[in-house]
Amino acid sequence: MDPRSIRVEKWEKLKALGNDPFVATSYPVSLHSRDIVADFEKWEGQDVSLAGRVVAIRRHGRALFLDLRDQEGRIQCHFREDILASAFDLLDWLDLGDVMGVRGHVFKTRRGEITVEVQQFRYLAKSLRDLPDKRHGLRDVDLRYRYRYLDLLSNPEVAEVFRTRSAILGYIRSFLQGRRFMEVETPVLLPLAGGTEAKPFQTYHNALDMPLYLRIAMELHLKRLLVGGFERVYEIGRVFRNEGISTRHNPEFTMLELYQAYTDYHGMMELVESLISGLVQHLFGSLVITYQGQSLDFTPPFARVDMVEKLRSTTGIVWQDVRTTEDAQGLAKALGIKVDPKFERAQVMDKIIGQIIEPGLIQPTFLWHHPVDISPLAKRDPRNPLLTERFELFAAGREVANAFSELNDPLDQRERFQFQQEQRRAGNDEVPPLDEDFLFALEHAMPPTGGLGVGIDRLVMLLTDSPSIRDVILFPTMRPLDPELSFTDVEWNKE
RNA sequence: GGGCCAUUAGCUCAGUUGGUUAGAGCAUCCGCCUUUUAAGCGGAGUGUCGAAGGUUCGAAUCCUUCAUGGCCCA
Repeated sequence: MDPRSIRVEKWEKLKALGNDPFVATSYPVSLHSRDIVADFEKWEGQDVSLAGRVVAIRRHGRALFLDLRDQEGRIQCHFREDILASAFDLLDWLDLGDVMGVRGHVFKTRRGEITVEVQQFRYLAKSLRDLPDKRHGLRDVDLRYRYRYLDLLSNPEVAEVFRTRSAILGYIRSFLQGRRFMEVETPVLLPLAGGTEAKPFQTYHNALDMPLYLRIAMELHLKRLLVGGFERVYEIGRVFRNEGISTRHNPEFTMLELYQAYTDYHGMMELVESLISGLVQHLFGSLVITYQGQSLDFTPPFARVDMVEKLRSTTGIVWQDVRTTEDAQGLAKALGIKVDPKFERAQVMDKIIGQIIEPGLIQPTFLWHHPVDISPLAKRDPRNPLLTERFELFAAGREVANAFSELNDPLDQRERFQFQQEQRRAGNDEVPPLDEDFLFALEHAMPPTGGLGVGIDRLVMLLTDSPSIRDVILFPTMRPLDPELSFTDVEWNKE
């Protein structure tokens, strides 16, 4: 008989004895295992009530030990036939993985283990499946992502990563609330996906009989709110980019975007420096952390590196001298960087910077003053209108944040969009169409504003020492195992 | 999209130059055991070797294609 049938049979036995695990609707839990372990003196001899999953069983004839795992810990429970009388026989139908509620008093065994001497217990749910190996946990990465609940159950360090993720989001929200930011939600489904350059996902709305796109950024809607008079807004939300999957890319990921009126990129620099250093201090009690063997020091102020100057000192390339796409492609070739031949000048230069400069920015560093042609939404630097008031924060060679003084000149913005449209017409499908509705909003005057975007997943990777973005996303995008579930027709849900 | 690698029992993994009946630990099943804890002792069964073809007297092992995943590159 297969293991599942054996367990179903045990369930039937429990039902026949009037102890169907699945009829329980609640259990009076008085505390968690962690509370008892943290303060044994307080709880010794006390009557406690706990619930959790059975993760180990040690049978001793007319007695039995089991380990009960609850949210943040585990505790041993002891069952004796002379205490439990006929109820002890119900343990014949106990399996690893069952959920159980126990009530009894706290004591320490001869070997010093804090234990609950169970007086009463109740089955609260029966597992019909074997749990992963109790020593090694679930190792197969494919299975870990597909059956994340098993990963969480059997690999405690995985659960810890997601607790840290939650703590990070909690800290960010409270930090921003402290600075009088207001949390808002803007649409995910849009007739036009803009605010950055990326291929969007397309879907279809039946009642409106029109295609809709999933957002690739929140920027253009949040700025509309600045026109509407909200001075400090932020959104933490999912964005979607129809691109490849890698250790640093998941098709859906979480961004923080915030906008603050009457400040500029210097204000954003102060804010992000304070936010991230405060967060690191809060999580680790120190400003120095280790990421994949590298020591990172988040003591402010972070280093500032001028992008154009850095490019010149590292490669000898003078940005202003690179005038044509041919020039740029030639430089990329000379540097041994493979670039899509369809890329035009600014994209090629962006790629060169991404390959040559960014990986070297290990310690937290602001790379700033990006050229205007790779920054279509950023305000020009008044001292040099070919550059912008923009910065990106890097750590461990990865982009953590991107910020700028927001362009609020509606005519300049229109020109930048129109410049982008030339690339779009030339076949670059990552460039969004011109957003006339956004320009209409800007023409009603948006105050001078500083804006900041933070990739939450990459930040969580840094702060949990995770090498892959899939390690910080509970259910990363996977191909379904059942081919019936993979749709090849993008219009599958169109009536 | 390209290169390399992985896929064997419910889980974690061995499996030699192709050789007879594919193994171990945990888990499971039966028996014993009232302070154990990787509990212990005695006994038992684990299986479409990722899928489909092919080479061969003989394939988990060699070849081809496919599937899923990982790492690196684009």
